[in-house]
Amino acid sequence: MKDQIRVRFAPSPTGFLHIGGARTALFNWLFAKHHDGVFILRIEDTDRSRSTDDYMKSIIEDMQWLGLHWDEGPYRQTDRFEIYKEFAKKLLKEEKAYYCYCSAEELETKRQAAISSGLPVKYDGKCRELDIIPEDKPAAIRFKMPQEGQTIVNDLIKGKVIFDNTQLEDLVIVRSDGTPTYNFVVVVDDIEMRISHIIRGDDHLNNTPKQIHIYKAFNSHIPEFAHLPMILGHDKSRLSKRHGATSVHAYREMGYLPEALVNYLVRLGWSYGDKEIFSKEEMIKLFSLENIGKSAAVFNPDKLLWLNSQYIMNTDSEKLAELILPFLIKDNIITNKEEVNKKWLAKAIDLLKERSKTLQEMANSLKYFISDLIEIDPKAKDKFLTSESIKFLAEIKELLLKLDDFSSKNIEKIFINIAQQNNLKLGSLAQPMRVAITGSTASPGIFELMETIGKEKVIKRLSKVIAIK
RNA sequence: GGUCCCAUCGUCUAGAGGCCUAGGACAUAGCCCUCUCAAGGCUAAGACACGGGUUCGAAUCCCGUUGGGACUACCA
Repeated sequence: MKDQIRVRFAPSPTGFLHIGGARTALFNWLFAKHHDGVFILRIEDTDRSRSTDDYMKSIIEDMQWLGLHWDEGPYRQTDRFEIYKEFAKKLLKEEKAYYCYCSAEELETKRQAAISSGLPVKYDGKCRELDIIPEDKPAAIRFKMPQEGQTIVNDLIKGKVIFDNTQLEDLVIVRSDGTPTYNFVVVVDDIEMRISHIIRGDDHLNNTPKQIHIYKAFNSHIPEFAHLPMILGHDKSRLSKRHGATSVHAYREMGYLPEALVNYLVRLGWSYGDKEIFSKEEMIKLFSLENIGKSAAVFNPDKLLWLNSQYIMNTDSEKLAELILPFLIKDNIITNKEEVNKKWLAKAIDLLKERSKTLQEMANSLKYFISDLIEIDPKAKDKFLTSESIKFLAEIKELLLKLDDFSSKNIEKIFINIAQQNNLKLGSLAQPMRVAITGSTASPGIFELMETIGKEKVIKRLSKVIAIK
């Protein structure tokens, strides 16, 4: 029987869940699901000065929002310091690691000297074979890297990558304050958690040979590696805040659906022929590491926006009605969830979902369905609310008042009749009406819109416009 | 600087030596549909970074150049 697939996503809680991190999480999740494996969430918070509980909570929340549910964890590295201590002790005992008494200043001076003379920047191994141990000096623990030979990484995405061991330096595994460092704890945790495949960003490719030697020092089985290409900003530099919104959280707030974001992310670096839209089930079924490209991808917000509009169009209006509520409340269109009838809201959303690219945009349009405070765009008013058109609006209003069945069909009949009687195009009646009841020149079809907004509100808004003149 | 990775339309990508006159998607432009805005349909424009090999034949294999990126911490 094949060994079970066990993968992990290991974010550090020093910020919101990043787009790049979300994709790494997604690929791990897909790989686990595809192989009936286990997906583990591990919080890498060994940098205590930069990690916060709030960020940890937000990352967990965003993972759940994306639907990337983990089977184990979340583990926190700060809960596991005793384990790391044991592992470090073992290394010390076997002389695979040693105490280093060099001070930060000393190290920094040497580094600067190396840089200015164009030499490779690397720890010189001063404390490796120390005869006299300095007293009362804080000591870090360094790992003894081999200084000859090569280390080969057979990466599942990048292929065979060869590193010269002369490039490797004796890295610090435990700081002088006793806390362990990244390259050490990842390995310990991946050993302890029996991780079979490490799928992570290719910014870690250079760390891999170092980590392989730590595995070897523990005589541990070395997992498979798969290094994902990076996600870049429009200028091809590493995606960061200055490229605009880069956190999952931000997209959530802007009214993106998690399914759309996940779909966008899966196509960044991965593809399946010409297919663009994937349900979660399809992704799981179709996903494989072999179809991941090697080159970095530029993040394209336009395509994400398009996908979001596609997902909005194809989501049930009842479900959208549920999702839109927080936006309506946030924008003071309603004050609580009970204020608006869900059935009616879904009907309004039926008209809006083909023309809204985000939930936020939809909420903006919903304003003229719900609120009685219609702000009329001055330009639209000048163009369409002329004394001539208002005369017709008044005429239509009278006919509408007599309508018992305020249906789009009946409303349309009224418009067509008046247009014919006056030899007008439908547009010359529809546009003024649109401006009168929505305040703008763009909206869903006017008849359906009027039906949905309802007789009472329509008459009220019409009267107001007619009264201005 | 050193080490490593990468290179097809503006962007995401298809392409595993002949199916390539290089396909799809987003964005862009035009047309159709139409009460506006969308949606939808049709069409257009748009790429194998460059130079050498290998081969009867190369976007695909090899080498070099150039360009981009990552790492180079007692950050992760």
